[in-house]
Amino acid sequence: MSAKAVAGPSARERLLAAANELFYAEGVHTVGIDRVIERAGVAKASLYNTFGSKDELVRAYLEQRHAVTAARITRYLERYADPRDRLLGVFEAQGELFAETGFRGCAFASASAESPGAAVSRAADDYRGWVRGLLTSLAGEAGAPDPDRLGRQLHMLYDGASLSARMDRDPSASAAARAAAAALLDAALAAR
Amino acid sequence: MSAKAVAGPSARERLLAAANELFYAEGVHTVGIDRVIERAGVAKASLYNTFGSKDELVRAYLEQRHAVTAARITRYLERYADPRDRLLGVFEAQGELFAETGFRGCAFASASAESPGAAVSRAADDYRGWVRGLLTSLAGEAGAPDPDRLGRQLHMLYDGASLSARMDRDPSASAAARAAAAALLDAALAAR
DNA sequence: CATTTAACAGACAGGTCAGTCTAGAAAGGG
DNA sequence: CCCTTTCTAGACTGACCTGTCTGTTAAATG
Repeated sequence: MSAKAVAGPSARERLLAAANELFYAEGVHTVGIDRVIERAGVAKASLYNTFGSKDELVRAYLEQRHAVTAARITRYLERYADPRDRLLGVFEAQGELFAETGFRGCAFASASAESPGAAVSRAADDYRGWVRGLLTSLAGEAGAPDPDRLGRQLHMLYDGASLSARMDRDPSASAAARAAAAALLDAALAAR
Repeated sequence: MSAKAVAGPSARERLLAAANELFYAEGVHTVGIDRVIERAGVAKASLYNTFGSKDELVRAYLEQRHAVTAARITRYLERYADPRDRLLGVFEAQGELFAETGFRGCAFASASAESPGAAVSRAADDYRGWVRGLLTSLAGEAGAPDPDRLGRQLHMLYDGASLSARMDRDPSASAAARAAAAALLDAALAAR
C-alpha cells in the first residue's frame, strides 16, 4: 500500500487516465472495456474490483473531468479582481480549452447523449449546477439586478459556444460568446 | 407501383417514420436495425434494398428532420411581418418544440456525439448552416450593422437553449433565450 | 520462510449488432 | 394461367461487448 505511493500511479489512477483519454476522444459508448484496460496496462479483474462496472467508471471519469475543469477555470479567474473581468474571464478560459488539440466539446453533453443513464445524468447535473452557480454569483458580484436571470442566459452562451466550437470546428466561438456576454451584462446594468 | 400510392405509406416512408421515433427517442447508436424494422412492419431485406446501410438510414432520418424543422420554423414566422418580431419568433418556435412531449434535444447534436461519421457530420453541417443563415438574414433585416456577428451570437443562444431544455429538463429556456436575443439585438442597434 | 493479498493474463459465457442470404407469399401484367 | 417483381419472415455469420472466472505471479507481512 505505502509502496504503491512511491511505485508510480496506482491502477485506479492509470484507469482513470486511460478512460479520460479514450472516452473523451471517442465517446463512452464506442470505447470498450478492453481498450481501456489495454491502455492503462491493467487487468480486467482490477477494473471490476476497483469500479464495479463500466457505468461506474464512466461516472468516475466525468467526476474527475468536473473537478479538473472547475479547478482550471477557478485558477484562470484568479488573475482578475474586477467582477466584470472575472465574469468575462470565464469565456476566455473556455477559449483556452477550445484551442487545445483534442478538444471535442463538452464531455457531459456528449456522454448524456450517448448513454443517458442515471449515473451520467447525476454527474452532468452536478457539473451544470456548478457552472450555473459560478456564472450566477459572478453576475451578482458584477452588479446585475437579477443574477439568476443573467446567469442562466450566460450559461446558454457558454453551452452554445462549446457546441459551436465542436460542431462548427471553430475555436473562436468563445470570443464571440465573450462579446455577447459583455453586451448582456451591460444591458442588465443599464436597466438597473 | 401505382397501387402502392393508394395502399398506404410505402416501405420507405414507414421506415423513416419508425427511424424518426426510435432514433430520436433513444439515440441512433442504442437503437438497432431489428427494432426499426419491427416498428415499421417491414422486412430487413427491404431496409437494405431501400437504404443500403444503417448509416444511410441515419442520414435520411436527419435530412427528414432538417426539412420538417425548417418548414415548421418558417411557417411559424409567417405570422410576423416586423423583422424584429420575426427574429425573436425563432425562439418562440423553439419553445413550441421544447414543450412537446418527447422532446429530447437537438437531434443533430445528439447524433454527432453518438456516432461521429462523415454522413452524420454532413447532415449536421447542412442543418447548422440553415439555422445560421436564417438568424443572420433576420439580423440583417432587423437592422443589425454586422448581421454575421449577431447571427452567430444568436445561434449560440439557440443551441444553448436547446441544450438547457434537454439537460436541465427546462422547456422555459426558450423564453430566457428570447429575452437575451432581444437584449443583444437592442445593443447591436444602439451601437449603430 | 510461510502466508496472505493483490494484481496479472486471458479464456469464457451470454448477449447484441450489422449485414447477407434463402425461401416463400402476394400481386399485377401478358 | 403463368411469370415477373416485390415484399415478407427469419436463419445465419462474424464481430464486438460486458462481465465472470480460473489460474499464475509478485510483493508485502508476520
